[in-house]
Amino acid sequence: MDIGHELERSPAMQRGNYNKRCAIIAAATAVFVRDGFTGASIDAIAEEAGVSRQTIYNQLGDKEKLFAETVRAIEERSSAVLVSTLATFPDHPADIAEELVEFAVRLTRNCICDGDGRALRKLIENEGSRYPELFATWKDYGPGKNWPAISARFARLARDGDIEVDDPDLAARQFMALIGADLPNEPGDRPTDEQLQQAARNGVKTFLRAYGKRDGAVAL
Amino acid sequence: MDIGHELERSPAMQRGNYNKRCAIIAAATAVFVRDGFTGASIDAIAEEAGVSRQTIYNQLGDKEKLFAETVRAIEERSSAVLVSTLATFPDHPADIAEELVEFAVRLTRNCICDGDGRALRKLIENEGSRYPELFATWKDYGPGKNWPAISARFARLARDGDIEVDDPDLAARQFMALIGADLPNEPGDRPTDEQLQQAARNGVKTFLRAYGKRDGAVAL
DNA sequence: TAGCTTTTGGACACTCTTGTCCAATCCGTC
DNA sequence: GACGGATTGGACAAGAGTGTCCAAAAGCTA
Repeated sequence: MDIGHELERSPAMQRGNYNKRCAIIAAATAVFVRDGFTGASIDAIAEEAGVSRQTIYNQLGDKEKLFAETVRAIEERSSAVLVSTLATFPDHPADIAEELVEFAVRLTRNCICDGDGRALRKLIENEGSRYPELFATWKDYGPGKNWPAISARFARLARDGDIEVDDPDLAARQFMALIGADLPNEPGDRPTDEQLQQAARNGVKTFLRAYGKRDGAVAL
Repeated sequence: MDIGHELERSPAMQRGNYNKRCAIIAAATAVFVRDGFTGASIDAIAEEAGVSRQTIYNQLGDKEKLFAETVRAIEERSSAVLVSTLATFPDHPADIAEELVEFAVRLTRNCICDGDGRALRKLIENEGSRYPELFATWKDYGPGKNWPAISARFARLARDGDIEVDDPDLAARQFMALIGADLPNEPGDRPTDEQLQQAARNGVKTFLRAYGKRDGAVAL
């Protein structure tokens, strides 16, 4: 994740600062996710980052500022990955079942079961009520910006006659629910690729049984 | 919730103890859900319960014991409500669509969107990794005991020809996912009855489009 | 009323955490 | 090598939380 070059001139990240800052925020992510905001101690984060405690205060200031910065970093990455994954939606599918399955696998692997996705959900779930502004930001830049996008994709598929959908918004929510329904969510370890494949296959199969063209059987 | 009479002889709950104990656990539930285990202070719980801090230590002992007792109480109630709700599954439906919708409304209202359900999910999500034994207990007595039950119901519907299902277990998971997909989950306030109805209707409609008998249209 | 148990509130020791200060040290640049 | 900013580790005060102890008060039972 070497995106330092575009931001080189930002005052806060000159020279070696940036590396330490990244290490701090990565460590903070891990510790905040593990222990929650209240339970996370600056000392634990400093140790995890291999950095002095004072350096954290120098670079990030408050514990609250550190938390906000951490969440902002995760949201930024998550949002970018989500946008680029949505761009791979099969707009003109030759084999709609197979291509929707592959899209679902990308979605679950890159956006839902990945480290950032899991961390973000956990942080919002745990601390969202204490810091509603973080929740608001993610709703705006994350799903808020992208729900319409995915709904529009389904609307286009419906217009082109690939599926039969009256309410694309509802169909999008149900698509997400279905491809997540069969996902093993043991806390800790990520699903294997086979599990992702199987879950996506099961979800898309049911989705197409409900919304696929009535004349075509779903071959999965 | 006056179930004190059956347990009158239990040593820990004689006379007035039981009322205070209930007040303590109710307050602990609220504070643990609001602030998390680490963030919740015994003083806050004592104040919320209208009880001296010492009384909490007298009756429950440790903070960890208080937490375990709290979770146990929620799990007990949730499990009971879940079992009694599952018993209302439409085994021999005259109008399968309408009866599945009403069942879904009962399930979401009594087990998923109610206070105990939300509290339990939040506590498990927040503290489950720190106290895996609580997670294990709930998996055994809660969903673990009841997933097979609901799967069996769908299997029976399939056997009787009301729906077309190959994998009842998968169908049960997808049913749950679909009736939850359209549920507004703003943190804080519960969905209205109209929202529950609408969400259940949308979920069941799609479920039956996928799994309903091929000859009959879904009238919802 | 007398006796027993529970509750209460306050004081206490102890630990942990936050955030600050500061001198010593490191590191890249000139 | 000298300079200057960043980093380090340690000490520090202030605050909060836990769990204990205890004497006074309250509540129930007989």
